[in-house]
Amino acid sequence: MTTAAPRRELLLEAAAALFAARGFHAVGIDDIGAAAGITGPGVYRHFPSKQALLESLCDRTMDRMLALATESGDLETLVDLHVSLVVEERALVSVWVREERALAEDVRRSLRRRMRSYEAIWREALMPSRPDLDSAQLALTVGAVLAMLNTTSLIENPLASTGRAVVLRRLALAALLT
Amino acid sequence: MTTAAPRRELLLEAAAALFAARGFHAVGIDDIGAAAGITGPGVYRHFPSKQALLESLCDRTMDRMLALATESGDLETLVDLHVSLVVEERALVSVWVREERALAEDVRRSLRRRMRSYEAIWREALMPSRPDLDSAQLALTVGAVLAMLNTTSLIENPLASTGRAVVLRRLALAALLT
DNA sequence: CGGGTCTGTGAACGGAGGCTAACCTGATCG
DNA sequence: CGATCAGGTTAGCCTCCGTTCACAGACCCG
Repeated sequence: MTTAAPRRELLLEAAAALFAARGFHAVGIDDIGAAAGITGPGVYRHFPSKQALLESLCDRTMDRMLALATESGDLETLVDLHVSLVVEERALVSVWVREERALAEDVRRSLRRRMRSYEAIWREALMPSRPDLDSAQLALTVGAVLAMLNTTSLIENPLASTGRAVVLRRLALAALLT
Repeated sequence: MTTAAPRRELLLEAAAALFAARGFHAVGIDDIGAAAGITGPGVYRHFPSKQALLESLCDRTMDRMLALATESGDLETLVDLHVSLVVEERALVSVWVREERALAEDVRRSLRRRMRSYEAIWREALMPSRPDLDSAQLALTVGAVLAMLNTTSLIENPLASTGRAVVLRRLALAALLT
């Protein structure tokens, strides 16, 4: 297990867990290094800065989301894939949701742009089912439902993964289609 | 206009706006003071620390939420009141949602406790309509819907307040009752 | 063996920013 | 009219933390 996990990967995992648990600003470089088995300054052999670590994590999350979206087309699949991402990668998603503002302006813009294109895919998938909504209403609906799913990554709940997924799927579809 | 707004109040408003726009850590004491018409250190005549400012804001938001909840009992009223809070006090809500982690541990615990009691009111109001859900599912449902409404405070959208409120109300009720 | 690179270490630097110190001023009041 | 106090100001301290530096072993390759 964890065979030959390259240090860079260990660092990303450690950072994700720590940022998710305590928040970007509350985590020191030394903490991240220690959690990956090295000292603080050693981190700079793999990443140019603490921010770069965060960027890497957010980028990754966004990559995965976009990959899901292009992977399949109809609304239900979209919901299912997003739900499973949110349920299975809670740390990653919660970091991205909460620490976006700690990013540099240009990185943020790029992330937002990609997020908008992701939402556009959702809107297009939803449009045929909701001819009653104008474009602004459609946008708010999609935005709110995605926000709900994403934010759920930081809710404590006794339900196991599959239980969570079932509830979230139902909530999302109800909100989108009713 | 803004007649005799006491400095303390000005500071709270300024802090809310700044924290909402840039985030707690990215805002300096000098910024807050300047936005309220004084210099940085002057802030300490009114608040013991920068954190205290944040605590005050979060406390206030929570007070208002609990006031709403006790004000009326059935689910639809609960939704309406929460939606109107979220739509009208976007800055306050978004600060509370995003900067909770910057608070000291004890304050956070107290806030969470009050939040749980707020959610309990929602669960009780929802329960009769949803005999199909067990208590964990009920909790997740309420948590997710509230998260959706709260997080919406930071979504940009062309819709005006009333338009937003209408959409959000519909989304929330659909998710809760379907 | 002798150089070169990769990855890690301990020590130290430097800038930012929250907060304190010392001083000032105008109102209020006995 | 002094005295007190509330509420400002400027200057500066002090701590924290991200980052850099100089060096050391491990491994590789001729």
